[in-house]
Amino acid sequence: MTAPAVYEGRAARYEVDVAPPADGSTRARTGRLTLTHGVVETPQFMPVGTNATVKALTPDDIRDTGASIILANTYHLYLRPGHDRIARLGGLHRYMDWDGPILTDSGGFQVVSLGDLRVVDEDGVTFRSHLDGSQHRFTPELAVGVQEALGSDIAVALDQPVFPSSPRDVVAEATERTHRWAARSLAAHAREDQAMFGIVQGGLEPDLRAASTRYIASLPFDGICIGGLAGDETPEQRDAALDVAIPLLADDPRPRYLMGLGSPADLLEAVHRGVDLFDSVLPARVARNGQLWVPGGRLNLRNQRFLDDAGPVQEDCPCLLCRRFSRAYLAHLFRAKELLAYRLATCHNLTFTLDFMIRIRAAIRAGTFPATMSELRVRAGRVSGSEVAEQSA
RNA sequence: GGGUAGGUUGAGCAGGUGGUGAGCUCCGCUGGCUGUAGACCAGCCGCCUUCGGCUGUGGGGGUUCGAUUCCCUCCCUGCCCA
Repeated sequence: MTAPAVYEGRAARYEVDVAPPADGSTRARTGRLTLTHGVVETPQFMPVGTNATVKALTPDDIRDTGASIILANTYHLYLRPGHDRIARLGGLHRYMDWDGPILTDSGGFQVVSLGDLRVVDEDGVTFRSHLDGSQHRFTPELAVGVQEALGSDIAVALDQPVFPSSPRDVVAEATERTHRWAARSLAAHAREDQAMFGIVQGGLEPDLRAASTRYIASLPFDGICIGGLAGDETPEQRDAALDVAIPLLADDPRPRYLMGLGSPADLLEAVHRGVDLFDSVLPARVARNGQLWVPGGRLNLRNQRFLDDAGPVQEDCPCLLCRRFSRAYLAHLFRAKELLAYRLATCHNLTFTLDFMIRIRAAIRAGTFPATMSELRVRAGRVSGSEVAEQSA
């Protein structure tokens, strides 16, 4: 049984309002994270807006999906348009006209995603820009400075993630470096109205994951990110890693954020294991590529059969797409590569995802959570495969 | 009517001047995507019994061991002239 927990930081307050049950049936909990620009109910999903935009959406669209906090990317905004420019223009919130909380990822993910375009050493990372090939050096201190200039609600320490499938020695080295960078990030961070999260690594190695959790939790971060997952691991391996890390945080009052997870089915399992925050490009990217999430599965609007389907994508969905347009129309827009398709589909998948989080929170608050998981699993559908939820429309 | 350029797998093309035409881009079909180098990527896209085989260069005929290629004829299309 976890004692009622409240964390009070300079720019973040986290209050657990429903703690996990004493019987150990789940580590799921609900909470309220108060940041400079607003309050975030947890468990919560953060849509990703890498380039200071959730692709295809206006800020009003984002709000309408139910999002309360979004993520932006330090590395991308440093490269373009430049963090100094954003600072001159009044900071990231004003720049993109989003007045809610923003978390900035540190650029650590680009260490993995940019592949051959980077070299890591003890002091930092040297990137070759994916935009023009120019060289840029990212250190923990620079990543902090850029995020302070952007003025996000939550800054994140620069880390060195590796693929979960990496050899143990690679994981160990990256994890230890991530720890040194975490301490440097904290030392560099000065902005009083900005919270700062640190990142746990450790891959799939239980002892490394545990050691990393203990170390990062020992530092005065405002939240604990669990990194290095949502990669090429199996769901079982991911669950195992969470089962190592999160029990070590049982008495820690700070929010836990699993970086990069985004399918409803995955979110559900991770909440069950005690995660409070998530982000992922998945719902938005998959939407742009024609896949719509509905209760029980997914619809691929590129499929021929939708061209004559007069019904809505999802019967009871309040999103911009489902309120006004048919599957047939959206299928046409995708075929014609019309820009409206991307907006409508993104509105829907984010609405579906955020509504799913509402249902999870409601179940936890109602005290029915572990029991209702099977029902929620059905709604989430499977992550992959070609199963499709058929709805009479 | 005369001249001229053409007719290649749904569309548009490449190639091929007597020695095995299934190559490209669209379109179409399907799958994938998890801290965004992603409105992207991958596979398929003539037929079959598919690690292989068959058919196919407008139709018909001819020459030849062998024809998309050379010859005859017909059909169709664009352009120019009348």
